[in-house]
Amino acid sequence: MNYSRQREIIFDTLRRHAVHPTAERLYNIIKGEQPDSNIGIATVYRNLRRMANSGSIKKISGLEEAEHFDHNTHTHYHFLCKKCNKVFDIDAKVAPEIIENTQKETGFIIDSYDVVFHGICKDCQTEEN
Amino acid sequence: MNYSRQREIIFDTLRRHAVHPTAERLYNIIKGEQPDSNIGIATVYRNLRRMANSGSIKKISGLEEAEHFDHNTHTHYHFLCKKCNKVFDIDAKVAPEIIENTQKETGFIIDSYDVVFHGICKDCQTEEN
DNA sequence: TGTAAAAGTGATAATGGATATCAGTTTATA
DNA sequence: TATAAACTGATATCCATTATCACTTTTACA
Repeated sequence: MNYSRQREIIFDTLRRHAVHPTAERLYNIIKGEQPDSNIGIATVYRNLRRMANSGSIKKISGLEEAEHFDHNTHTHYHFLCKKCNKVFDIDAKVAPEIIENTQKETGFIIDSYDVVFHGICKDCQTEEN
Repeated sequence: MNYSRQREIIFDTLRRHAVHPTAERLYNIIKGEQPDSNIGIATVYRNLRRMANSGSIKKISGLEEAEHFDHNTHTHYHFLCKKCNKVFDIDAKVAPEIIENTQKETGFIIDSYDVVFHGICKDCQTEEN
């Protein structure tokens, strides 16, 4: 994979924004932060897909409509608050033996897995409504 | 929710097919099995969405492109084989304390969660290639 | 360095899953 | 059994994502 200025900007912007953005959201962040960089939306999609395939970032499945992306590639889970729609990281230690147990139980080879929780985050519980 | 002949057919067909079909696939199964029922694709989408919302079936997120649906609503996980593309059920006991641990750890209220494993199933491991 | 092949880009058309619309039909109730 | 509410099928539309393609940038190596 050759170097590209655009990919560097995309990766760097994803790293600096912990919001687990979609491709579209990241595109708009970049346009806001660096209007002169002139990166096309297809380039954002293209590079997010490639970085996710190569493992340098992670694609989060199962949230809502669109895919979200995460700079943090170490094993962890996600929580989607149905009130504020924010995505939170959940430590993987909540299910310490899930991989070993599943491989033992099924005999399947597991490359990766996603855990997504849906519910109401702490902040949204304390607000009225 | 009023009774409808179409919803009954959709639910029944989903129950009789353990393949975790997408809306489109289910639509085609129904057309094949009951060509005279004349159910529209929008009706299939509409009723799957509504039954998933009401809890009588489950929507499986995080597989590939399209959403898949499952008649089995008791807690269990899914495994997607990247060779044969089949979806397998995984018993929830592989992560027995995931909900309690996560609520304790975060203080979040968890309504539901999805676990999707990706890898290679047993059959595809034994075949050459 | 100079240059050609390979890789990447931006604009935009195309794709495909899902939803909205709407006139007509079916179901529930009183 | 009449009326409102719910539902349907056909299809237009939406929207996230991918494909296409002419052009630009990067890399390898002479």
